Amino acid sequence: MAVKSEHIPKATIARLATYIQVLSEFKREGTDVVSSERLAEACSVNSSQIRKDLAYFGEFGVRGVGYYVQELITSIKRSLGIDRAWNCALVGVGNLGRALLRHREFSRKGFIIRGAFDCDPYKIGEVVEGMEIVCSRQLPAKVKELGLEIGVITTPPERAQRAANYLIGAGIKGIINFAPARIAVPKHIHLEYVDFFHYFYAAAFHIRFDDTRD
Amino acid sequence: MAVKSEHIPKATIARLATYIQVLSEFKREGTDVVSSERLAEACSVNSSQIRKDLAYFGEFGVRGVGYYVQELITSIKRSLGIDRAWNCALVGVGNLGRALLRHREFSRKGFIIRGAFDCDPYKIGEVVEGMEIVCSRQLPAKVKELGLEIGVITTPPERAQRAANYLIGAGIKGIINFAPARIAVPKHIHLEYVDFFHYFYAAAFHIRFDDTRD
DNA sequence: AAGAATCTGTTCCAAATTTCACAAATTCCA
DNA sequence: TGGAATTTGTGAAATTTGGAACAGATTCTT
Repeated sequence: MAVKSEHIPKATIARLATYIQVLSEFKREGTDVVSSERLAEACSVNSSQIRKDLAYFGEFGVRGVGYYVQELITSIKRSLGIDRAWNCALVGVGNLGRALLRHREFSRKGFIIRGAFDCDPYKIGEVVEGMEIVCSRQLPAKVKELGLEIGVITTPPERAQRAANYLIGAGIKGIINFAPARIAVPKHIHLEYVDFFHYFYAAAFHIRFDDTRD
Repeated sequence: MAVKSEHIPKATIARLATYIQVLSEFKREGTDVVSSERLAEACSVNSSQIRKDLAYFGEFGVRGVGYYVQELITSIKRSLGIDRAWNCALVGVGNLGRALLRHREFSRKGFIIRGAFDCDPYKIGEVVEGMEIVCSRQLPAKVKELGLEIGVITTPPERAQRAANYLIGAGIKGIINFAPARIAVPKHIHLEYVDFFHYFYAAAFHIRFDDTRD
């Protein structure tokens, strides 16, 4: 599935994820066809926003009818590149790492954590959720052996850069960094920062702002 | 701390959180003063972006000098409203809920989970991380008693709306929804959705995109 | 079968956001 | 002390994003 346009806004990608979520709900409820208007309402966005977001990737609707729910889900998934499984490496098996390893939703959504790595000798060899923790030095071998493409960093902040270096050296294509630290990567590596405190900060700011106003 | 401007972009709030993170790193390294240029580089943004983001809230720098690191951290925290503690209620003590309850970083960052709620009779009374799980029906009483302001939803998706209703009825001011479901709230309630699969989708999309190009 | 009704895809315009560029303020150094 | 070197804060330009409006395609109705 090719994209029609050169650059696609980050915000569009984020919304597509929301559309999938809501469309899946529609599907469960037994709705077969949905208009951009109805989908827009459920997603709290403008309906032309939806049509425009989809237009980046192709024409998925039928004029006068709307979008076939299942078909649209499939199209969006293909557009995002999540119509197949992605093999992931998790580096740093602390509290957060363990929580992610236990989180069943990952494999359900097609992100399969196939390797758990740590450089702590006390952790190496331990089995978490049926997966043996392996020394980070084995990353190059394992990345090749298992076809790992996405690296997930869940180390303490001070070890995030080293984890990234291991992953990059091992030939990973993208990194999702849960550690609260900025890291440097070559520009051909796709990097995403995950920090849910951002959401708490935003909430605090807006609530506080409400208070200030009156 | 009053804001100088009416509306502040969501993206600015997100970046301020990043600035704090990087500034804290500078502080640990012993750097006392930093220029917008240097901070910008560490955050991978434009330096006037930083100056403009800060200008929404006030004048924190010294011309010809830069910003005093500690002072700027304090100013940003005050601007965001995180210069004080926020009492939180967590609803839904499943895998994710337990992981968050165990996550020490919350109280370190000033978001203190003071109540854990669930409507499963088997869970009620259980103690997690020193906190007793309480029936969701007790939310109104507990919100008043403990001064809870932010609700954190970590239920399965089908119970997210009910959790939200309980929280809203109990007088909470903001909701952070970790459940993969859209929820409806009155507009005076601030609502944030957290879904880290968004980041995985974005990574998948960009990696796949790279592949497509050559 | 033709006209009304519906709903997408897209163009055009407005609003918001980012970046540039420079005046104003401060420090450094001779 | 005065002029060079910095570096912020900000107005204006450039870019990006979002929304309104409408032509084009499809279905419904009589």
